[in-house]
Amino acid sequence: MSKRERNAEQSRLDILQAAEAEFASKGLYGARVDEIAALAGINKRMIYAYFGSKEALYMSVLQAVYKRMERAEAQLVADGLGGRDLIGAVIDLYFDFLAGDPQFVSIVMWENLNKAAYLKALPVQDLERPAFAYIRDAVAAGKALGVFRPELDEQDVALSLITACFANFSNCYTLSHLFERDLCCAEQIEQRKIETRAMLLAYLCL
Amino acid sequence: MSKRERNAEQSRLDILQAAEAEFASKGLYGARVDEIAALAGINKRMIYAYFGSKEALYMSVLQAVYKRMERAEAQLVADGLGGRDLIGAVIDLYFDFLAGDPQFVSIVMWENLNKAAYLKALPVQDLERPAFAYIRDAVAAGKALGVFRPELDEQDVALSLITACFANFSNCYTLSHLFERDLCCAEQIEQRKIETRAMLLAYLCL
Amino acid sequence: MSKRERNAEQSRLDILQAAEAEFASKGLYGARVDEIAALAGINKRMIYAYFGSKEALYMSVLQAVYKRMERAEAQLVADGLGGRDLIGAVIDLYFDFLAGDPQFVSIVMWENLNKAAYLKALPVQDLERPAFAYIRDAVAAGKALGVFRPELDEQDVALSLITACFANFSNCYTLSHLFERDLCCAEQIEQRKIETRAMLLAYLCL
Amino acid sequence: MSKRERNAEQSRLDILQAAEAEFASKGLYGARVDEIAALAGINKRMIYAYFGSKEALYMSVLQAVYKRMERAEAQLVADGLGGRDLIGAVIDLYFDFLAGDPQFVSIVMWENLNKAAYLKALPVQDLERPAFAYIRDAVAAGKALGVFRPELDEQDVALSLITACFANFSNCYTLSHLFERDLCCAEQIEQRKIETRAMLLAYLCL
DNA sequence: AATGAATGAGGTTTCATTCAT
DNA sequence: GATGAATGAAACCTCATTCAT
Repeated sequence: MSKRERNAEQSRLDILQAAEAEFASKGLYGARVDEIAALAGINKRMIYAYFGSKEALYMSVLQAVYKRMERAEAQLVADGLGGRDLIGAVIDLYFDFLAGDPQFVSIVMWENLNKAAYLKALPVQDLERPAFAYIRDAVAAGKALGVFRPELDEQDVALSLITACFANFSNCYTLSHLFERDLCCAEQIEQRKIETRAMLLAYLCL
Repeated sequence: MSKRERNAEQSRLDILQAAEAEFASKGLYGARVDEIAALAGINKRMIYAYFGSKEALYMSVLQAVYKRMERAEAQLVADGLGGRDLIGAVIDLYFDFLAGDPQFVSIVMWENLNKAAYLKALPVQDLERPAFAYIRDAVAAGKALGVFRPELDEQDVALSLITACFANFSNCYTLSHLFERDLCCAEQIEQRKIETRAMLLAYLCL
Repeated sequence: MSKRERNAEQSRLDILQAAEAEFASKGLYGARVDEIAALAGINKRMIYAYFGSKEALYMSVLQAVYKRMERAEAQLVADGLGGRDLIGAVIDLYFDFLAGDPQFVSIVMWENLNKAAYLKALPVQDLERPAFAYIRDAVAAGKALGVFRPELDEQDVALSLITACFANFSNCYTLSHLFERDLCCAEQIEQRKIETRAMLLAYLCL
Repeated sequence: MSKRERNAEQSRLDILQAAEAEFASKGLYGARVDEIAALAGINKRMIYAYFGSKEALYMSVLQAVYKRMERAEAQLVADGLGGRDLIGAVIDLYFDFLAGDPQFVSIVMWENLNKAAYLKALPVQDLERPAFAYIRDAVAAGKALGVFRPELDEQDVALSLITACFANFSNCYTLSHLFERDLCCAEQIEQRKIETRAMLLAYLCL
């Protein structure tokens, strides 16, 4: 192969990107270092120079992937919504984010299958999930305003919301087969978003 | 190793059981045939004699795992419930089944990461999911009785129900870390069951 | 599988026949004991009961195969020919035998690739090749009669004769490819027989 | 093992050479990749890096082996002989080549036992056998000059020549045993060469 | 910084052979 | 005599990682 430009930063990014694709589709065990190097168009040796090991590279990918979710959630702040609107916005955000970033979904699943072992090893400040705080605030505000049911627990709501969104993406392949219908396509996802919003609001509101 | 009893049926079952544990925790790629043989207390060669290959063994496990879900769902028939009660019973069933069978959860997740490639290759008659039909009937009956909202689509309801249950188990490790709290323990699961039942019924009922 | 008739002699023969086919097509290393058992329609264990080991079975096959050649050559005695006629008859015999018994050809080739190691280990009385003696006598007689060239050495003639016949069968596959023409078919073999007879007699006769 | 020189070309050649020896003596099935690696003094992994698989390595060996024959035959061109002299030269060439290259003989035999399956898969331009053309020309020229018998078919002659030479080498082990005499030694080969030349010319000439 | 060659441990699979019935 | 289950050694091949340039 012809020589690469000497550009450490670009090389690092190329490796990360290739690794994310490989880890998302095959997991930590199934991913091949050779494949990542080939995908990145880089010499395999560089992966070790930059990241040290396959596991360390996986952790860098994990961090980058959660960072994207964090950045998406950060937009909620800017919008300045509250109550029903914020809840609706969070659902839209999650559906749109997960639909647009299937590698996030895959890697979170791998990580759950690993019992979150690598996530736990990440430095903690790298994992802020601002939406959690916003959801809690929104529920508290909704209850204060008499819009939401007063007996709601904020954390329960956050969990209901996240889980109700996530499984639509994480399980779409097996469910598509069992329902004999493509549940991964854009129209179905849109339909699921509408239903999920209705379900969550029915659950929250008086 | 000491000699094994000569019992083909038992050997087959031992292999299947060991393989399920290994596949559930490490996936198809991560699982090691040597490890499965050791776990089953059997000579590795027998795995090939009985199942042909690691992939074929994985498919047998997949089938056995879904069979358990099928058998669990079959109990709904016996109960003869309808409307709200049936929906509540389905949620209880799913929570209890998933809580009691974490290997089912893991293997379904691996299979989704495989884009259901092996599930699709299974003979179709081996995958009846009777609950789907019961959910549909229950929704139709509830609508006819004026208990459920008339605009509900039966399949949407089934999907909402399944996804709302499943992600509580599939994602409990990463969520536990992010929420800094153990969400996989029995009490939390019980709490999630209650909330999920409330959410679903709020969504379904007039 | 249903139980076999209890018939030791028949079982032995079935095994020998299956083994010969397997060894002829794949050689000692390539042949599989399982395959031989399946071909013979017999339990693998019987091969060990009757023959002791794969190598011993191969030697039994080797012996059986050379026995066929011996029996074919024995017919020359009965015919009572001499001189030119005997030489012609030997060539016909070899061509017809080799054409009709490709497994003999293959096994002799495997054995040469083994540097005749197993042949050497066979008990010597099992390998009479009467034709050699007849060829020698025929050459001596032909010389005495003034039909054959007097300087001929009997053993040279025997070797010329055997080699000139054999390679037409042993090498027909590679030669067919290199000559871009099927040299293994009956017509070609017949043509080679005619040419070989002409060549040998041109060489022998004054 | 001590570290090897970093020299890809040399490593490739070492592997090829070791593989040829191993394949010649044991065939494709009997040859062991570990043995080849040990013989080549190289890490087994490199065999797969350079050749991809045992079968592919065998094909490379096959090609290299036939290349040697091709190069030997190419010398005939340079000599510029014709008629009887060319035929004599071809016989000498074949005897000398086959005597000096027993691995060629073995590998051609293995390949015949494979029914030339791998030879057929080789790219066709890698298998020029110039001697065939020269033999044909020599026969035609000899007939035109009235030295050779006019009814001769060029291809028949080429086949008679090749087969008459080859079997002296391919079958020397079994024949040595049956004739109770070492037919593989240099003197015997020389004697066979003389006889074969005499036989071929007796057959060709008026 | 970047490369291609090289390595050793370990992966799945296959095989001849033996045991228990 | 006949069977099917069981075994351990070894086969081919792959992988993450390191070395020399």
